[in-house]
Amino acid sequence: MPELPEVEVLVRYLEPLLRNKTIRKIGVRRERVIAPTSPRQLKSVLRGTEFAGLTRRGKYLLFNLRAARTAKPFIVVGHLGMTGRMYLLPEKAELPKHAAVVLNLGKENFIFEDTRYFGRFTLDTSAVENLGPEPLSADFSAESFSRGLNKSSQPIKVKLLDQTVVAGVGNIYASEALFQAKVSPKVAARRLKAAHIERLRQSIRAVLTEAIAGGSTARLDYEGANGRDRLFYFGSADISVSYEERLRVYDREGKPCLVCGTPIRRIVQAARSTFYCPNCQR
DNA sequence: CACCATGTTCCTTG
DNA sequence: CCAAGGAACATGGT
Repeated sequence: MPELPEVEVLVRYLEPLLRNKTIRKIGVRRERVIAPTSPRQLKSVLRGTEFAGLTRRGKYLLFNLRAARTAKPFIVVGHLGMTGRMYLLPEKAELPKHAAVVLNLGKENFIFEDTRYFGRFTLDTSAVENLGPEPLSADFSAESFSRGLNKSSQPIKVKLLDQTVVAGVGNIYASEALFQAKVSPKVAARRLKAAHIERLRQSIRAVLTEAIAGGSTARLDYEGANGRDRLFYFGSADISVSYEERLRVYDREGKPCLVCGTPIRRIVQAARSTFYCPNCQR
C-alpha cells in the first residue's frame, strides 16, 4: 500500500474509527515491527491509553495517544513498509496469518498486518525527524526543492526517493511525476534547470493530489481467512477506476505512451524499476 | 528455479 | 563527516 496518497487515505479512513477508543490489550506477534521498542515496554506504555487522533507525515502514520488518567500525550509511529495494512476486525474474528500487532479495543481489534514485516509500529520517533518537507504544504517550495537537488549527482528518479528531499514520494509516484513533468529519470539531479525543477515540483503535487482524490491505489480491502471479502473502501471515494488505469506510466513497459504512442521503457535505477517515455521525457 | 514487488536501514567504499 | 552504491530484511506472486 504505501506511498503518501495511500497512507493519507488510510489515515482519513481510520481516524474516526479509532478516536477516543481505549486500548485494553496489546498483542505483539512479530517483535521486529516494534523495534527498538520491546514488547513489555509497548504494553506498559499503551495499556489503558486512548486514541486522541491520527495524522500523517510523509509515509508515516502518527498515532496520537493519551494516557487515560494523566492525559499525557505521546505518539506511536506507524509505517506500512511494502505490504502493511491496518484495519479493524471484530474481536472474535480470526487473526490473519501475518498479523504483526493486535490492539484490543473492546469489541474490536485494531490489526497491523504485514506479510513482509518491513513496516513499523513503534514508540521510536527518530525516523520522522529526518523527513523533508510535506509535498502538499507550502514548505515544499521551489527554493527548498532546488536546495535538495542541487548538490546531487544521482539521477533525479533516485533522488525523488530520498525522503529528506521531499517526504512521501515512492517508486510509483516518482515515475508518474517525472512523466507528467516530461523530465528524464536519468538526468543528474544537479543538472536540472530551474524551469524543470519547478515543473517537476508542480507535477509531484498534482500526481499525489490526484491519487488521494482517487481514494486509494492498492486495495485496502482485506480478504478474510474464509475467502470472503471484507471491504475497506472508504467514504465516497470513487473506486470505479482501477489502480492500473490511474497510473499513466508505471508498470506499462512496452505499452504505448498515452501522450505520443512510443513504447514505454523500463530501466533499473538503484535496484528499482523506473518507467518512462523515451520520447516525451528527455 | 528465476525474477519481480508500493520501503528503509545498514555497511562499505571513496 | 558526507555521498553513493549495494546488500539485507521477509514473504509471496507469476
